[in-house]
Amino acid sequence: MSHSQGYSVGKRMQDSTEEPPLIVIVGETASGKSALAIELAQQFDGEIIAADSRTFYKGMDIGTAKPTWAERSSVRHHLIDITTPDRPIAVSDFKPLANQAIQDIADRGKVPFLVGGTGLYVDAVIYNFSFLGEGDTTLRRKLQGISVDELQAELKKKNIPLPNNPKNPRHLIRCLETGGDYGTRHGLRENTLVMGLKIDREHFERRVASRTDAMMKAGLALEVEAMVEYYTPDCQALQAIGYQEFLPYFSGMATSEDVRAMIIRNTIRYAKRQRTWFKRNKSIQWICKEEEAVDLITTFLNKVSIV
RNA sequence: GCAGGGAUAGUGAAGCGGUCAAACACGGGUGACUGUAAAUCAUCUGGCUCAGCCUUCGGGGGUUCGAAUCCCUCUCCCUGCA
Repeated sequence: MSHSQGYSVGKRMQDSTEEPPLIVIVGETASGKSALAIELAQQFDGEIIAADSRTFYKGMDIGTAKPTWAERSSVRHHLIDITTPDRPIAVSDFKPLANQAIQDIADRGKVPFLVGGTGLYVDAVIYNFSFLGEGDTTLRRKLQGISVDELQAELKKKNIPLPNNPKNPRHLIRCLETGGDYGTRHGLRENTLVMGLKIDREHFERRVASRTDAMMKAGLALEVEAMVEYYTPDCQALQAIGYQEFLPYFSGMATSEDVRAMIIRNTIRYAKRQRTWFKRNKSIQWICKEEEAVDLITTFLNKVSIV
C-alpha cells in the first residue's frame, strides 16, 4: 500500500504485479450481504463475484438464495451458474476463477466486489493461498471406509504428524494424500477492503424463518426433487442446506413441517460456523449499516486511485 | 372405587441400595478447519469462591452407615376391572 513511486496511469495498467482494487463483503448467511452488495455495486459502478460454494451450480436456485435474474441484470454477477452439481468446484478451482474475474472487471474500468459467505473461498483469494496437489479419488474412496483410529495409525506408520483436527476423518485422509504438507497463505492482498456485515441475533433468526418459508412457497421441494432425480442425492453440491433436509420427506419419513424446521435449524448452525470463521479474521471491518460501507468504500477508492 | 404401571437434568430415555451430578440420544453453547467447506470434526452442557464443595432424580415422611434406587403417604398421568 506504500509504493508511492508515482507510476503513470499507463504504467500501472501494464504492470501485472499491481493488484486491482478489490472490495470484499462477507457475512453469515441471510445477513443481507447480497442485497447490500448490489446496492453498493450500483453506487460505485461495480460488479459482483460470488464467493459462495453453492451458487456455482445450475439448477440450485431457490435453496441457495441465488440472486434473481432481475438483480443479476441490474448488476453483473460472476461465477454464478458456471457448472453443474456433478462437476464440483473446489477452493483451488475457485481462486483462479475469482482472480480472473477480478482482473476482467478491473480491466473494464469497474470495481470488483467479492461477496460471499464461504470463508475458505474468500480467504483463498484475499490471502493468496497456494495449494497442494489434488487427491487420488479412488484412494480417497478406499480410505473413506476406514475408522479414525486406523487412519491415525496409517499416518503414524508413514511418519506423518496428525493434522490440527486429529479426529476428523476428512482431514486425516487429506493429510495422507499430501503427506502431511499444507498449503501456504500470505498477507492480505494489497488494495483490498474487507468488510463484514453484522446482524443482530434476534433479527437474524426471524429472517431465517421467513426466508425459509418464502423458499418453500417458491417451490423449493420441486427444485430439490428435480436435482436429486437428475444427479445422485449424495453428490457433494447437493449436500447443502435446503436440499439434504428433503431426503427424509421424499421417502415419507418426514413432513414438510419437519423439513422446514430442519432447514431453519441447520441454517442457524451454519451461520454460527461462519461467524466463528470470520471472527478470527482481523482484516475484516465490521459494519451494520449501508452508510458505513459507503464511507469505507469512498475513502478506500480515493486512496487507491491516488497511490 | 379396586388392581397394576409410571413420574429422572432443556426434551426423550437408561439407572432400580454405595463406584450417580446420574449412561445414551436429541437440543443448546464454544471452538477447529487450505483441494468434500452450506462440508467435516472437537469440546462443554445442574450450581459454585471449581483437582473441592453445594443443591438435584414429582411433594412430604420413614428404613439404612449410605436411597434416583426399599417402605408409607400425597399429587398428577397411563392401563385393566368396576
